[in-house]
Amino acid sequence: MGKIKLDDTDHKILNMLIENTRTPFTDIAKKLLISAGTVHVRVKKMEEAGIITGSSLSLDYKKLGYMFIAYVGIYLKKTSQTQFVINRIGEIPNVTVASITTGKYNVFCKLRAKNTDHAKGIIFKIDDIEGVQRTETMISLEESINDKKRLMHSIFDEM
Amino acid sequence: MGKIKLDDTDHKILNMLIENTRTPFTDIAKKLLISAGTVHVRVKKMEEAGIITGSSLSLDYKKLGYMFIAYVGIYLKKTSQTQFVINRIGEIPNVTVASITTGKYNVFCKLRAKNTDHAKGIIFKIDDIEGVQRTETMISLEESINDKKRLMHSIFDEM
DNA sequence: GGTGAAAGCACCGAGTT
DNA sequence: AACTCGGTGCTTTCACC
Repeated sequence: MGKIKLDDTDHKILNMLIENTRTPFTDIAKKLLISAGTVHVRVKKMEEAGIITGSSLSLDYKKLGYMFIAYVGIYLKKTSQTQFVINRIGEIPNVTVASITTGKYNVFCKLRAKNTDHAKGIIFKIDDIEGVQRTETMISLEESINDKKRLMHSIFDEM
Repeated sequence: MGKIKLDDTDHKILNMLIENTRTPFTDIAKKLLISAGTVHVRVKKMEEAGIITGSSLSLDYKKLGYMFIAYVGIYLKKTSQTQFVINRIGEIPNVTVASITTGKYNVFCKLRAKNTDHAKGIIFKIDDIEGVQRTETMISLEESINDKKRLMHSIFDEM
């Protein structure tokens, strides 16, 4: 987990792997005019440095019957209960992200559900957590995801 | 892109691939007591059915110098401008997700930035989009991500 | 830090049950 | 549908630059 300085070749490797984790190292090597062994060594280094933390599948949740996305803003009774509430929320598998925030809400989270009824049940679970004063739900009608690739390009441009 | 009915074996394959996209099919085959060829055929079917849409790297953005996460709630002047605003937001690479929502805000998005100054610039860009009336920013002090695996388990349990 | 070759595996399609 | 098997190609290591 030591420090590491990424160069342009590393950026290019990351950009290719972000688009498709299973891109063969031989393909990357050909494109970057280096050997497959070098690609392998560089990827391994980035894994060891903790920059690459893993890889995961992109799934179509709608096809799995999960049509519903909602954001829930949470007001707490006391901010000292934040960690407790975050832990309880973490136990609900349908909550995909939870953040401690400053601003309007104390805690903010996102959930996935099959339908409105299912979502209602999950939101009620959040409401029932000790320390939660009130929640505000925003239903996502449509989500557009700005792909990782563009973010990465901008990160590397600014480095 | 035809219909497909996933069975328990498919769920187990997905659960293993979600943890690590590069898990060799031979390993999956051993664990599930089926042949590697079968794993291959099933994964291919799920790809063709559009359930698996791709794969991507998990990165430590903090190590890349992006320490800052914020959520921005947007009020529009008229909802008829929603798509226009979503498109403009999509052009900002630092915005990682944007949603059209019902509830408190018309549009809701999440952004990644290097620091507060950098974030300020991005938020000002959003404020400047034609049709945006006002924004409310929530700074994420700490983000806990409920891993995909747990969500998937719950999806499969409920099927 | 990079290379290139070689050994070890994985992938994937064809043919079979 | 799932299996086996073989050709092809990918990964990974290592001696050398």
